[in-house]
Amino acid sequence: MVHYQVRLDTTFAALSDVTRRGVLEQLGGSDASITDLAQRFHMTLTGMKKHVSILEQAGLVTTEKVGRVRTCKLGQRRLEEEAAWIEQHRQLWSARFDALDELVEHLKRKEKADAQRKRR
Amino acid sequence: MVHYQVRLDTTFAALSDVTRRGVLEQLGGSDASITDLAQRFHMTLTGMKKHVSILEQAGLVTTEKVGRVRTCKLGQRRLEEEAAWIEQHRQLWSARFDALDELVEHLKRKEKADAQRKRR
DNA sequence: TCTACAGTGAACCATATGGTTCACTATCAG
DNA sequence: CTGATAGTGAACCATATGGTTCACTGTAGA
Repeated sequence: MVHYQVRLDTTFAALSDVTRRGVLEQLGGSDASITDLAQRFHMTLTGMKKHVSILEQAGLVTTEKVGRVRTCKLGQRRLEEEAAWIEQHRQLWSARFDALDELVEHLKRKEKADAQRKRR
Repeated sequence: MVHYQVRLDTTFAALSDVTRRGVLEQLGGSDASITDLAQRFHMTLTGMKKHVSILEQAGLVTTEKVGRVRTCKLGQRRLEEEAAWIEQHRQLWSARFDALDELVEHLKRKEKADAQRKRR
């Protein structure tokens, strides 16, 4: 899938900002308005609105405006794809490093054997 | 930790580019030179060098130059922190949505009961 | 030694990002 | 109706990003 890659792009990009990760943590505790978030992160309303839009774009947050206040909550996307990507690569990493470990172990054993052979 | 946040910043930023994720997958298969990678991703040497530097900066890749060729391999960092962050928030997500599910279930039951009461 | 090759660094470019201010709309409370 | 409040959008700004070209260094091979 092509879109899959675009999705990872936008999500990881969304997560690469401290403020936005902070907003997610905040929303994990309770829903909040733009004003709430703007205050908590010492930022203008406009600035926070942008961050929220980016999170919304990435599907990590959903918002609903009732009256004049827009309430933000955690979105439906639960980072499955991202977790999957990272997990997959952690396994790759591990596999490669395990192979390296084995090689090292093998060399150690060989070295030991050689040393013993030499001693005889 | 303050540095912890900076680290997440740089790692997620590193992962937010298709090319760089591609390089990681590539290196998961086998080590490669800058030239190899540049060719595979249709890019100039200079361009690829930049990507590799970013990945190296994030600790996801290590490189060693022997002779005139610089060989790139997967780095020591295995995305533990990032996986942890995501997992933590997936749990948060889940907790909140589970609570929502329960609420919905509760309302459903209540509705059903009300309907029955009315029918009598 | 001569030539080709791998990488590097500086300069440059277009576009994206993270933030602001300012002017505006819409809603709430009295 | 009026004033304060919440959000929005356009314009602007500085800096970062992803890429290029070009000139350069260092190494490998014939």
